[in-house]
Amino acid sequence: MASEVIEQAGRRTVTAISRQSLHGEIVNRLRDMIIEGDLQPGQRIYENQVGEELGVSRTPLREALKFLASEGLVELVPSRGAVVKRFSPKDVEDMLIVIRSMEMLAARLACTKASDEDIARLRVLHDSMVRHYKAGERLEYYKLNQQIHTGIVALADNAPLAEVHGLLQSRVKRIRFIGHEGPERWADAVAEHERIIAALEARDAETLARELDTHLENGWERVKSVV
Amino acid sequence: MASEVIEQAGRRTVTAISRQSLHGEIVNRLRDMIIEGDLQPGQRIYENQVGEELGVSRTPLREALKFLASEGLVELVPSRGAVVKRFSPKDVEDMLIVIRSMEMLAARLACTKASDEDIARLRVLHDSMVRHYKAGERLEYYKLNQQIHTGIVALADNAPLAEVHGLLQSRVKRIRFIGHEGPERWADAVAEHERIIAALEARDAETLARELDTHLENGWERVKSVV
DNA sequence: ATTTTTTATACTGTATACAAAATGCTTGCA
DNA sequence: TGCAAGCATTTTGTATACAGTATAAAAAAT
Repeated sequence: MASEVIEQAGRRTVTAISRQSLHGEIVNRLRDMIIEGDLQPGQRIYENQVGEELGVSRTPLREALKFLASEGLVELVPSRGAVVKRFSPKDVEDMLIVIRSMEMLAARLACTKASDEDIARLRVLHDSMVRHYKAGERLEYYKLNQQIHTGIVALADNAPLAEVHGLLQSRVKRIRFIGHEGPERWADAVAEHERIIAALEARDAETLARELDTHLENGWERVKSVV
Repeated sequence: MASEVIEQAGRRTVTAISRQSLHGEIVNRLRDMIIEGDLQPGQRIYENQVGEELGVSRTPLREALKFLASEGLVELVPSRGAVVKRFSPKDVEDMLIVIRSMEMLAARLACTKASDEDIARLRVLHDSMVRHYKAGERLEYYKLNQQIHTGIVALADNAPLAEVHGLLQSRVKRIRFIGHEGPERWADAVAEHERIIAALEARDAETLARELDTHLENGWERVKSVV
């Protein structure tokens, strides 16, 4: 399970063994470029140009674009190709509502399905996150924060849930990435996380769900202001 | 809003105006073929063969397959092409859990967001469904049933929610389609629907969520036995 | 000066062609 | 008869070429 958490967190596939298809690689490359802002919302993706940049021909690139279109990261305009999808503030807020609901569901499921070892591994991540918080290392904190949330979802042992959660997460990730760590309530967030992990260890589903609810509600207040 | 409900229900795009791209058409064709069982789970999709059947070349077909792969309806095995994805009983149960959770969320949102006219339109669908029930017309009943559930989600006015709900719905649709209307509690289901509509009309979010919860819980018992 | 029409350019959509990989079959041998 | 190795066939993966369409710019007319 541990490896699964990690794999879920760092999206891009490790090229070590991966005999992955070319379009698969391109999908990962483009997704990262979009999330990290190399390709900005509303920007048109010229197949020749981008293909040349990546050193691939148009065919696999187009296949990758179809894949990303289904993921909702790019939009396909007939006869005008692909543009990076732009999300309205309402879109983002709607996504966050759904994400929150899904994490709450995952939390409830995790309370009955997760093994003690699984929970212990999450505790390790949490403690590590707290260390980075105290050291003031924002990027590391941010990454572990993400991993913990994704980890809770993974503990629910529900593949479709993890999938759609990851889908929406990748969309808002771009937003969070841009405005990541604004005028924050950092200490509060850490305290909330502590209560979340505690509730999970106690396998107290209702408390856990409630804590996650308020945590996520609080958490995105600053994000909304950025969008 | 009414047209949106309808559009959501009948998935395939109307070809009347649609200047849709070819791969878009193919996506819809293939999706229908998979849902309706023309292409069976585990079946391999030979690009030449299927392309010839549909009268298109491999390029747009391949693009369509990438799209469907992202939707989770087909699986892409490197160097061995596409196969129709097979779902385990656990997969299906997991999906149903998520669908249930999302419909409950949608119901709560709908109570505050839906206009009286929206709800009235749903009531019309419901009454129509009851008529078909009394007439013993199963297929019509089944379709309206689907439309009502999708309609509730549409009332939540949350595009990402509707999207992921539709995504999972299309996956289990195939299962429901195969075993559609088994050893049923048909009368019970209709009664539950009546209470659901009533709660929505009263804008009683908690009652509505609870009714949906039990309705969906009951509803899939027979489905599980088929899988 | 403004608007309209024409024309050129660039990009997308689709088909075809070629290369690499995998599968299946035949043939040879024990 | 059973098994293995090599060859043929099929199928996928990628690139390129061609056709259609939209956009932009330039020229002509009002």
